[in-house]
Amino acid sequence: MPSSKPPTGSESRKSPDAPQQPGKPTPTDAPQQPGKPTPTDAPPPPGKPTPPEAPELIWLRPERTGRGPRPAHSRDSIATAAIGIADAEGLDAVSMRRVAAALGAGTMSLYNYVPKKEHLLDLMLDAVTGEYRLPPAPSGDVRADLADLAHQQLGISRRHPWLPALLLARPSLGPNALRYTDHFLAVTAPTGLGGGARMEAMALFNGFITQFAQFEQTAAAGAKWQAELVGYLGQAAASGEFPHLAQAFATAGPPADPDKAFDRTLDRVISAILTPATDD
Amino acid sequence: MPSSKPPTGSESRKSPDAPQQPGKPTPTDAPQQPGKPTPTDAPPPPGKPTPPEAPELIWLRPERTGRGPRPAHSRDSIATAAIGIADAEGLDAVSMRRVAAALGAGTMSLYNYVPKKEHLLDLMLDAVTGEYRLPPAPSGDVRADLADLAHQQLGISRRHPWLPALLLARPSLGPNALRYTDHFLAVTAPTGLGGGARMEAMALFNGFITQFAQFEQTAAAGAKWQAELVGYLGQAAASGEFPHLAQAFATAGPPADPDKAFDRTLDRVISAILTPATDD
DNA sequence: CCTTCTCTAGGTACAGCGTACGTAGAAGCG
DNA sequence: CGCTTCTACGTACGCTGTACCTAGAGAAGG
Repeated sequence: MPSSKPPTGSESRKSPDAPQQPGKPTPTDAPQQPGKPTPTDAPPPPGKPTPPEAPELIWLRPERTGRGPRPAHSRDSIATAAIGIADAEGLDAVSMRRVAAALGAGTMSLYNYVPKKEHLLDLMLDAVTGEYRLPPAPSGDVRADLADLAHQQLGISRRHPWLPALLLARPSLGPNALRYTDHFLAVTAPTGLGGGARMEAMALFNGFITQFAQFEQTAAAGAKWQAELVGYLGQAAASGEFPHLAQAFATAGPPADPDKAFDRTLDRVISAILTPATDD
Repeated sequence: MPSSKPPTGSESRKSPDAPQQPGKPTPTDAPQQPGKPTPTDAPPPPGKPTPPEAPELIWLRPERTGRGPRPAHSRDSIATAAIGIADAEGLDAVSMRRVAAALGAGTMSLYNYVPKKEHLLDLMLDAVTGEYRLPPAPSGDVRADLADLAHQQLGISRRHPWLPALLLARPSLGPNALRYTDHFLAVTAPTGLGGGARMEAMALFNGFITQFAQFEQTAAAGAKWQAELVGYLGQAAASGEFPHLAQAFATAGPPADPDKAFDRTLDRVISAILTPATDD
């Protein structure tokens, strides 16, 4: 569920040290030593006992280094535990202590797997992104394929109410997100848009869906809040200070079916994506 | 600047006093856009005392009740202090203690003005929303008016880097947001769309801009992170597992000017809004 | 085999957070 | 003048993320 654009603006420059994982790559990336296309790293000084700085991106850290006792937990099981807590009690209930306890581990042991809490959230994000059922190849009907993706995302977001908030807070780029991205690019290949444009389209597409789901969640969260809101808006409308708001209120029909509203706007978004660029 | 959702660093939703949300299995019930969902409660008529339960919405609480000693601070000064801290040191630096200290007040005194920290954030949100320069009436050129609003929002978001995260975290509906909403409705009146449809359009419009600004912020936040990301993506592309991603990478030109990218997608969004409904 | 070194598990501790609660006094209303 | 209601503020509690430390498990090198 990546909500990112290609990196814009400032380009990468010096990186004092970007330690390359010495042995096995993570199970999700290919057994491959970066030959030429990685401009980001300096060669690790040979013979140095410990690389002083680990990568910030958790996906660049190997899950297992092969030395010492074997870990009692896996990234998968950790993510599953955290997701269970979040599903049941909300994102706020996901604390390091809580997750560690759910795993039957000491609090600080968790830090052997997850250097910061942020990374725990990354694991959760990528785990649920794995819930997509991606067809092996695009069907040929771009609109249908996109609508399917959208409905899957909405479904996942409803299953995990904490998801939208997390997606909006930080870009996710785990292995499953890469898989999703690749599929999206495949689906939109027939549009004739370039790679960068399709990445932007993906950001727009996912952003809309995520925000819709997020709004659903906040609306569902508090009945009292909602009731007060209606009163407040009505009061504002009645004040005469906001004539167009008042008129929109008066014009508004019965509360629309959220699914209908979703499909309606989704249609607009897909159209916006499929429209050939005005200038590129 | 109404839009929808948790803060970076330590984000959250769900409050302790409302531990009841749709459990885990069926959170599918979902209301929708500010229409008219549940008439549970009415706005307090003027003159009604509020001893038993204060409204959750801070805008429904009177700033001053006229009794007792006069407050030493105003909502405005509090919001200004908090915004100053957030601008200088980020949203995480905005704590009740910190804001109170900036005001020269005791920590707990702040709670006389702001019943919960959430409400402090509401005050901040509405204060910056007041930075819009709204013309007295639409110009008649819908596209131009919308583009102006979009660029103003982008400018405000760049001035206050914490804004997008907050905007995405919670809907804001303070007085300034109402003013903005009314203006947006006025601008889009010539489209012939109904009130509800224009509200949806506003959500889409603001959502896109907010997410764009948010992405800019996260990208600008960490150079190291960005460098690692490029390396990671390149590695993924080179792995052969993500052919379309690799191809998009190969096709991608130089990093695009963010302003250009913004205008390009904004154009698409505006077109999506202005397109008459396909079916309704 | 033993040694050595790296890794893991876990405990303790700290600074900071939001905020419940209680007390003291100021200011408007009768 | 009370009476009531408000403001100001200190103390304290439970919680957070996580820095740092101690043991001990187990593979690698001799």
